[in-house]
Amino acid sequence: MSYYGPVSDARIPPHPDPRDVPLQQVLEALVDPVRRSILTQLAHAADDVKCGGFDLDVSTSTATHHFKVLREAGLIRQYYVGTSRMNSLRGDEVGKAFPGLLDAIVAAESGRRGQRRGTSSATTRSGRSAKRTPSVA
Amino acid sequence: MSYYGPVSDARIPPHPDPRDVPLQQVLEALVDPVRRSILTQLAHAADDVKCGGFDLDVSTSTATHHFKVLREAGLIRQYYVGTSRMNSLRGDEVGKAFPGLLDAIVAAESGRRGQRRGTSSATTRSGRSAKRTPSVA
DNA sequence: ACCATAGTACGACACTCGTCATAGTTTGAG
DNA sequence: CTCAAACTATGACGAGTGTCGTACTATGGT
Repeated sequence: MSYYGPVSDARIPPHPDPRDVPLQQVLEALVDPVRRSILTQLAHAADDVKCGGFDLDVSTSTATHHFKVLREAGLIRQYYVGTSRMNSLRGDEVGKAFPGLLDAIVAAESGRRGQRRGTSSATTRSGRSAKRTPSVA
Repeated sequence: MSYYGPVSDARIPPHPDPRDVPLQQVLEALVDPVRRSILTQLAHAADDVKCGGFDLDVSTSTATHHFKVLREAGLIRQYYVGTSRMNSLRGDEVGKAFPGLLDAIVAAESGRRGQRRGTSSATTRSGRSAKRTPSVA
């Protein structure tokens, strides 16, 4: 199977096989803009990226939550390097379980050749709850 | 552009061009199991299907809501024939706006070649709110 | 005309989920 | 040993949405 980082780390929760993850769960993971941002950044990165290395507009704890959702959906693999948690896209494995799905998402996210009007990439449509900038405090 | 049914019907709300629909909105439409069921049934049907012709486990009013979401996401086209509202999959147009996306979903929904264990197709994972069988009344 | 058929619209309700703040844990360096 | 860095876990809160029932509208047939 060949792992990347340390073969076994007590801090690392188990990673499911993407083929065992229901489509429903994968789509629920993909529907959040922040999580899709993580995936596309990962897809475009040359190397694996540590949790703190992403450009995300949410707090650290929220980011942790999103990483967990992605990991449990079988979309990313995580392993520790020192105190940093590294993330890698499980592109190949996901591709075998859901052919074309992840590619289509990533391509649509960063490209939109079919698009007509704005290429603004302002994907922040609803996002469930905004709560952005809670009027100071 | 060649329409299918009656060229103009006051009862029919406007259909957006799939290329103008944000990816976010499309994914929000695709994440619901009932809506995906509509799409796959439509993908496998030989002809267009009327709203009442689908096998769905929700009430009529709820189904109406789902059809609306799909239409506004540019995924289906609706037109009246008598009192029946017909539905057709906008496969080609969606394919141009989001290459491979719809195909991947439909394929994963009805097939799962990559799958290992259960082919149970019990896609009903969370579904947001169940409320099924409200303990009588 | 009258009524059945086929859907839509509206309002209410419950439940899920994204968000943050705070506290806790583990590793690595000094 | 102590402290900083990097995350994770928990609890609370608010917003969005899937669900239903009921009321309403519009064809089509008798």
